[in-house]
Amino acid sequence: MVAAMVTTGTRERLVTTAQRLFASQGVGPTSPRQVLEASGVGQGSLYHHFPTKHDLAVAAVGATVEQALTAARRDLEGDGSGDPGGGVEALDRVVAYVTRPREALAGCKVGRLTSDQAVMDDDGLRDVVTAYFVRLLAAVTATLREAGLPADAARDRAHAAVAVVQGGYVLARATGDEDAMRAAVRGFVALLAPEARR
Amino acid sequence: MVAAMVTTGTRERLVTTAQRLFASQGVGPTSPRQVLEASGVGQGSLYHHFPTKHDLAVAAVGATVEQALTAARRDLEGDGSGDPGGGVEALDRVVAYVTRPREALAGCKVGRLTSDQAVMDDDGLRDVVTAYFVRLLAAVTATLREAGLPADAARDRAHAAVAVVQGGYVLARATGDEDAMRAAVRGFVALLAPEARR
DNA sequence: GTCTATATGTTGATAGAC
DNA sequence: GTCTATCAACATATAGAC
Repeated sequence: MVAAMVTTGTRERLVTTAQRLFASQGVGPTSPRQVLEASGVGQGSLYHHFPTKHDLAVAAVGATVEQALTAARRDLEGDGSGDPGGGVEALDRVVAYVTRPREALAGCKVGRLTSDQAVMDDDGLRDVVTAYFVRLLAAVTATLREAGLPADAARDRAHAAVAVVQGGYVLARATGDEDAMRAAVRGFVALLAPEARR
Repeated sequence: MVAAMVTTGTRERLVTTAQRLFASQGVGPTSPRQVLEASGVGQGSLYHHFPTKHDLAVAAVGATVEQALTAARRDLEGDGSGDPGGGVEALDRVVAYVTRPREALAGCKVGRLTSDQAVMDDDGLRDVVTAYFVRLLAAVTATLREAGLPADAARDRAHAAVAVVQGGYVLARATGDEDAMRAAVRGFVALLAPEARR
């Protein structure tokens, strides 16, 4: 337990470098060679820590998913006062989630992977992506239930909220205009919470 | 003009085969070799009609975009009666567009290309994708204006509508559940047109 | 744990005969 | 217009010394 954290420097550099390259160009188009060159480690070193590209991808995509989920939960769980109504209203927390500033032109680090054949053809990687969206949808649905919506409506609107964000990324990248995402989110929020206090 | 249509058999087979392969696995991961083998033509034949992969991709993606835009306009332009209010109400045509049955698990043939590095790194291909979404958003915006919305609201809600469809594809692929798209669309339509006649 | 050298397949494209 | 043969570069590793 004590010694377990000592020798992870190279491994962590490989993972964070892979996360960055995967985010900018996808998993399929990123070669192990690119990762090791950008990390400044040798070939044998990469293959020592990650025998296959799959192993490296699971580590990097897993880390990215955890970070994204943590950020979403920060928005959705409010101030953690544990006092119902004491923090930000539930509906406003969903609005906070969908309106959070995003690097729209870069695309969603996780959502983009659903179009990455190297990811979708790999059972282990696809499961990581699936788990992210299942958990994210569950968190948004729970917050909308807290806001007083019945189960079916909460589920459908949670799907719509997450879809607007994902589609906003697509529109921003397609048009080369990061305001396209903001327009999509504005259009949705105007319908979901016309009185949103912001 | 008369002779121009005679010798296009092989070329068209290459284009439709490329469209199919691009739709199922993306442009980047599809090799010219795969296209010619699936088409049943020889190597020299492909490179005679399309000197580079770029040329083939422009032809195939261009054809896919035209087909997708035609389908969207069929939904959005109503019955073509030219009689304002004589056909389907404008708002219901937008509802018809977002609710049209889609192969959610396959992903959007055009939207998926925004995550395809081979497309986004190629100026000519990216322009084709950009033009598709610009024209689609314009068509949805125009229909919402027709429904009586002011310009800003029409623009924002059009972005939201297209984003929900694109995000619906992402959710369906990510979760492996084609009902995820239907849930997103239901959630959006319930807000956009609570009284939607369907 | 890290290094250099090497292996094997695939990619996008070209050459030149028919 | 179509064919077979070939190519240089790159992808994903593997081998084995240090």
